[in-house]
Amino acid sequence: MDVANLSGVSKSTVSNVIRGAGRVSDATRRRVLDSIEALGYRPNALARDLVRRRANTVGVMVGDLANTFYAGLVKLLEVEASDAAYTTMVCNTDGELALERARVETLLERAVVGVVLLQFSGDRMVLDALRGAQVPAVVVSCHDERVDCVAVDDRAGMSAAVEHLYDLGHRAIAHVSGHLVEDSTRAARAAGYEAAMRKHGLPPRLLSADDWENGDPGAVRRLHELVSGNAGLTAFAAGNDVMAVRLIDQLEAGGLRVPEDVSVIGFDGIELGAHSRIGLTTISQPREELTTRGLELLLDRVRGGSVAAPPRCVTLEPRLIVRHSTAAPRA
Amino acid sequence: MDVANLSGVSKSTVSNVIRGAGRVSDATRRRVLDSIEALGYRPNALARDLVRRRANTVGVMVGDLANTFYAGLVKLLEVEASDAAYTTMVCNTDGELALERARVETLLERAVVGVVLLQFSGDRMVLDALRGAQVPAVVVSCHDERVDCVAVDDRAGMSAAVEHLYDLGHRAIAHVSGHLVEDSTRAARAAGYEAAMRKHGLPPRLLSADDWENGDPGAVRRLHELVSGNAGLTAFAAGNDVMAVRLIDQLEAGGLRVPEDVSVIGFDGIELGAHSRIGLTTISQPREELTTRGLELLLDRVRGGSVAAPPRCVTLEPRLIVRHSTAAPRA
DNA sequence: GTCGGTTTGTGGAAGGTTCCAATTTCACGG
DNA sequence: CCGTGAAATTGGAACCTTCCACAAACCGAC
Repeated sequence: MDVANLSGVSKSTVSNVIRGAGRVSDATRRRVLDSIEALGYRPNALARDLVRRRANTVGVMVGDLANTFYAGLVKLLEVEASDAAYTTMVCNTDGELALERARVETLLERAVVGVVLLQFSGDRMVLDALRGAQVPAVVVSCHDERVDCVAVDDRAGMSAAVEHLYDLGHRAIAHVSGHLVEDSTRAARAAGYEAAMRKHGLPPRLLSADDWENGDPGAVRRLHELVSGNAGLTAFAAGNDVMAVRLIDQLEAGGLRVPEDVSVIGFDGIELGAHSRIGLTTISQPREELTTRGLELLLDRVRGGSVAAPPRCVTLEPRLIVRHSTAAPRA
Repeated sequence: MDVANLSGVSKSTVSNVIRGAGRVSDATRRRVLDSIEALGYRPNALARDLVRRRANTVGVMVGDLANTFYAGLVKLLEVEASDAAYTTMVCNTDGELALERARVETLLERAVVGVVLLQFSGDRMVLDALRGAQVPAVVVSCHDERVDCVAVDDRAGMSAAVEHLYDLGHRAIAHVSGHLVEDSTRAARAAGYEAAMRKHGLPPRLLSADDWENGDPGAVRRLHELVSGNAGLTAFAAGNDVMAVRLIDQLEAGGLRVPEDVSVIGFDGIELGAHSRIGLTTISQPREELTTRGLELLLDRVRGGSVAAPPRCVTLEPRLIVRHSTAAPRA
């Protein structure tokens, strides 16, 4: 080590100075610091991590980083993690199981201290790999009893969405979900929808957004027929805001008006939903709390080394925000 | 190494099998593979990277990951990088110089092979650090003659935006920029705006979006007065789509209609702009080409080791997309 | 001076790979 | 059988830290 030579001390002392550990006299410290400066020396994190057998990195797996809700979460995670002196490794899985597994392997090879799972598929192999490597994980914004998780009560949230529509007078309400990312959130929301519908003795109707989002004109036509045809749908409870916003686009492109002809409610509370042109009624999730608590749970285990302790789940309350994409159905 | 013992070979052979390098007989290979499987062995990337003196990671620095345009770029980069067998380390700088410098240091300590700079401030120290460490960098979606870069011609793009407004009949056109992230893009767009205004002998008028975006009611009032008062502004050329969309929100919240009372044009071409409710006229950037070419330039240097070769700049053509946020001014 | 005790500094093993030169094994022609 | 060259395998140094037990230096007090 050149720094050691230049300042005439051993590499151990240099290490002590850099780590701020051990006792080093002020004179020596300054000398070493000067040499570091003069040589433009930069510590090698790879070597440090190798001997420590863990990188100061937390992995973040996300289904679709282009979904603004998750991009927001990732940003918060990155910022909060680096406040806690961890770097972040972001992996996009595109909702594909194979990719998810592969990426977790990559993260594990890189010896991350922990992994945040966003839009987690719930795959057992992923969880097993993590557990096997003694790497703690936290699922954020999905529920999963097998690991730490912090999420909104998706089921209740979606039920509340349906109740909101019901209260407005809607009876023919469809649920719209996509299949790009199949996480537990998706299922929970669908379940919340079905439960609420059943409670009121209404027939559930599940639609897939993929049909029309791929720009298939036939699908778009079918969508419109659901509203103007016999089905007589008067409201849609979308699985998330991004889908809701696109749905409004599709509906209006076909001449239907929201909320005059048909109501749409979303889920997540993306910023854009508040735009006056959109005015999306939605079930909003507390983003910052989600990430803060999530990272808290994760780092707790990282520091305590208590990987094996039973999972703790934090459930947050989603909040109905009524804007102007929902209204009473036409008489 | 346990795998070596179990399969009765040396660790070198195990290494050869894993790397797919050197010549290994089929029988041995199978034996080693079986042991790996049986032991659930996972190679240690830290050790590998240490001896190779480089991690198979590309760093990505972004000013604001919550800006959907950049989130989209980051996603594309992540996907393309991992197709090329690189992992990605994403750093959010919040447009703060100190953070930018600190993060570049972090990336360098982790021995990334290269860095993609999104919304780069242009800071000399960052560039010097990179060069000093022999780590290639590419600036994407900003121009910078000191490094490889691929970007749209922001200046020309913004001039085209002004021309579009001018052709519609607008004369009192303001440019709106934010200050959260001060990259070269921001300056180039402002310059393009000013050049176009000057060309037509019109007085430039520069506004900062920060004023009203912070929810300062006074600022919002002043914004409205610019339109309805003496200034008589009839159009805004926003520095980017996100600002444009928010601007529309602010204007309409105050009772002005877009485009009837005032026109707004954006820049970037975010997906949302295409929404029928928004219909943002904009100067669109080819996102995928930006990232693909950018990564190409970067990996080219990584593989060739030609860090010192003169910088190459790729300039792409932005494209005017006319939707319905711009129209002729009221007579 | 010498002796404890504290503070400061050090030597070297360990961490898990890669990579290369060197060695062993193998197959085959003579 | 031997010799030969190619193919397969191996040993060990190197990568750059951390960390710990230990050594040295220093400081009063006796």
